[in-house]
Amino acid sequence: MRRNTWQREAVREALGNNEGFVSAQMLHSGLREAGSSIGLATVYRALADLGSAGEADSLQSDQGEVLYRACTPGQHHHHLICRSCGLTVEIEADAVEAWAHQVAADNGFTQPSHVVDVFGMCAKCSAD
Amino acid sequence: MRRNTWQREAVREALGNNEGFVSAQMLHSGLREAGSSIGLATVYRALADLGSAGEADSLQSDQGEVLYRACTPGQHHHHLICRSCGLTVEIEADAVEAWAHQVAADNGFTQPSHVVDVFGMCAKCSAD
DNA sequence: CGGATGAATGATTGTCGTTCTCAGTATGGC
DNA sequence: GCCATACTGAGAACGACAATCATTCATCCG
Repeated sequence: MRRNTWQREAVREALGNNEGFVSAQMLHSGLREAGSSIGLATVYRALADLGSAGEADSLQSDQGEVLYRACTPGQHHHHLICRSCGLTVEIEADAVEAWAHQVAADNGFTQPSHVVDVFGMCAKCSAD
Repeated sequence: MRRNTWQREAVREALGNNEGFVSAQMLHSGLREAGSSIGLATVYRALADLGSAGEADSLQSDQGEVLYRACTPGQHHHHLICRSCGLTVEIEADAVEAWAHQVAADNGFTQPSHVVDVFGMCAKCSAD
């Protein structure tokens, strides 16, 4: 039986308030500074749940830590991410989807999935 | 001054003998079982060197560990990877390169880079 | 060749992100 | 309200990787 706890809701809300990808630890310390007594393990659990429920996207940073971001559920999309500030734009890529399927099929691969993310410096960070 | 040691060569060779992506730890235990006395730290250092020299590609597994694979140096390419056995095919994707640059430019992003990898089940593993 | 030099090695320790443990808490059904 | 039990949270454990540092040995140079 799935229960509704204020902790889960707090994580969901904190994630939604964020423009870009954030780490579990950043979310946790943010919530703590806001006066919450939420535990780190709970943040990890909530994020994993949100991820598997399709309510959050995740990716791994260069340093190997997992970053999360709220996303529009049920819709497949990719991301354009600022290396400097983390600003993220959701992008559609039907052409890339088709290409990935084609490449997989051409090489005899089935059940294709793909990882497609574009990194760069956003307009604001480029100006600095 | 860069030195040539048998350890570095052993890592390079072990990497070349492998069809797919392998972790530093897998390489290390494989070399150890083959009778080498190479240290784990040295394997990590050698792999990092090969990576920055463009002689090896790396990617992060779902579990967060970094996997390495020998590649044709100096050529930008992506990978089609079997989720089951790790078999890897290098793929070219000029169209995707162009698309990534276009998407970045459309959103005001500069210095674009991208992560594009396709996962699936290879023909052999699909048959099992 | 042979000694000097300092880059490379490797056993160990440290770091850091994440997961696990387990006793205590509090949610939802009754 | 009461109970079963899913959830929580502090801390320990874990795993991948980086750093440390005494030792080793490639390379240089006479």
